[in-house]
Amino acid sequence: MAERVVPEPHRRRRRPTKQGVVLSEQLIVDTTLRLVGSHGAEALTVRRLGAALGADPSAIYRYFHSTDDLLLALADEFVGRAQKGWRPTGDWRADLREIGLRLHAAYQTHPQAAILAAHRTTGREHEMRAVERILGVLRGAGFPDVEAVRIYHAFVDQGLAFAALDAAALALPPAAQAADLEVWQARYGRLDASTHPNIAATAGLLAQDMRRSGYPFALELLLEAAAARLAATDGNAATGGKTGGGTERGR
Amino acid sequence: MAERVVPEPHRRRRRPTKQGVVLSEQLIVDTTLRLVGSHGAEALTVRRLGAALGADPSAIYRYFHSTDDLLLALADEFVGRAQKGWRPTGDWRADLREIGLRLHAAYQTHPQAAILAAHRTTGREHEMRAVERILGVLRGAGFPDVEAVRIYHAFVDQGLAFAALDAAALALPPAAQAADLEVWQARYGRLDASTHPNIAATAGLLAQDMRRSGYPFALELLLEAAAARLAATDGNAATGGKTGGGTERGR
DNA sequence: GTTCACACGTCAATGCCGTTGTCATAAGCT
DNA sequence: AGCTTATGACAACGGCATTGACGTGTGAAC
Repeated sequence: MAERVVPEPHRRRRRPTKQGVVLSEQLIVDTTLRLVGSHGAEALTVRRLGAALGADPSAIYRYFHSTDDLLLALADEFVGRAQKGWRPTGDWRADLREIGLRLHAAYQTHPQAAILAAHRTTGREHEMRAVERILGVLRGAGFPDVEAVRIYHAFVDQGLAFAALDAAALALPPAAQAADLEVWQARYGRLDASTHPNIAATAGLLAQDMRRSGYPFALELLLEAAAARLAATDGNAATGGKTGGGTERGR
Repeated sequence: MAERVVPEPHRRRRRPTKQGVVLSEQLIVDTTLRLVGSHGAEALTVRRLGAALGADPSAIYRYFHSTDDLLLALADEFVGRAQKGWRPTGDWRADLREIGLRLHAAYQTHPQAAILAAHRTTGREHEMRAVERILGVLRGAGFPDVEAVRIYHAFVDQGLAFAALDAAALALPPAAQAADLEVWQARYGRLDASTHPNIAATAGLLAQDMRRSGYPFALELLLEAAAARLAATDGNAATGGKTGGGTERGR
């Protein structure tokens, strides 16, 4: 099998399908996102995608080597979209919070793709840009390089890890999703106080809190700890110290 | 279909399979872990599991309602293993750190299974015990209930999210695993300082730091922030305040 | 010791899935 | 106008989870 997939820039013959649709990489990507958005994560199959496109399922393999390849193409968008329109404000804590929430949110828009993509290092353009910016915010805030790198690592991995976690919850079949929530309401809510006093005392709070993502609060804790560390450092070196980063500051 | 699955404690007739194996919930769980451990996550299918057990694939449905149900059992097995031998010391911060690291470590022992299981709420025995204990540590430390629940949520989700993230990295084929690390060494290490000044300035540190899991440090930040919040609360109410939880304390 | 209900392993079938080899046809070049 | 070949369609393969029906041997009852 020579090579099934012809790279998009080299395509010349745009032959319509029986149903009159002219395929393209972009059309397939867009249709996939629409399909997943409107019919849920479980609708993402080659066969259904073919139907949604108005083409034979196998035609998709003229554009992507596999479904995983297609998934990566989708995922590549997310990091870029998360950054679109973002500008640093000069307030490092607000900036990091914004980046973290945007990144998380971008992945949540397409949970099925997010699960498979959130834990890969791409080394591609959008990712490099994000790394540069986050490091810039941290170094610009006055964190020493060693500390900036450690916090960068914790910050990014925590964001991606929660993105995958919450995406997985969203991607569950509705039945399992409901069952997961029901566990907190029904099972934990009825535990005996004599065997599980702490759960019994907080069951109501638990059931309520577990319905939301834990990420915003976890992010807040990370930022608080970072701020405390920064204050401890600056306390010795006064303010206005090293500001090696932040090249985009106030741009 | 009356009810296919008989709960483990009510089982009486232990009828061997054609190949002479006597099935049980525990045997299926153990075999699944062994199967996934030696043949990868993609080997986790009912058919292959049946073969590994020496039984017809459909026999598994006498013990678990679905593969998803089996997955929950796996998750609970990890949580149980993480807690084995754990005792609270009375130092809430050390206790939480220990629980977090144990939980993370337990999932890393079977990365392929952890990827699939880390995102689920099981509502099973070991999980309930862990929830009870963690809440006990937090409430025993003096956190008000609302705050205890929020921190519990952030703490657990952070641990599970990182468990899945790091498991995914470990589960990659060694070649891809090396390639992922190489990205930091080669690609990020050679970026131009004029376009990516912050990466260029910290490339060496980055390459070194990204080789380790970000979890221990992220956990430390979470604990630091929690401690700061506790101090702020206790500052008003002095010490020896409410100690509703911690039933296991000093046991 | 014999009987007997039924728990549980087995079989067969259903309807999905991703993927691929082959063919036919129309697009776009010469 | 003719040719090449890119690209869509078709059919088939093997694998998947799950289920209903079946029959066998277990373990309890007496």
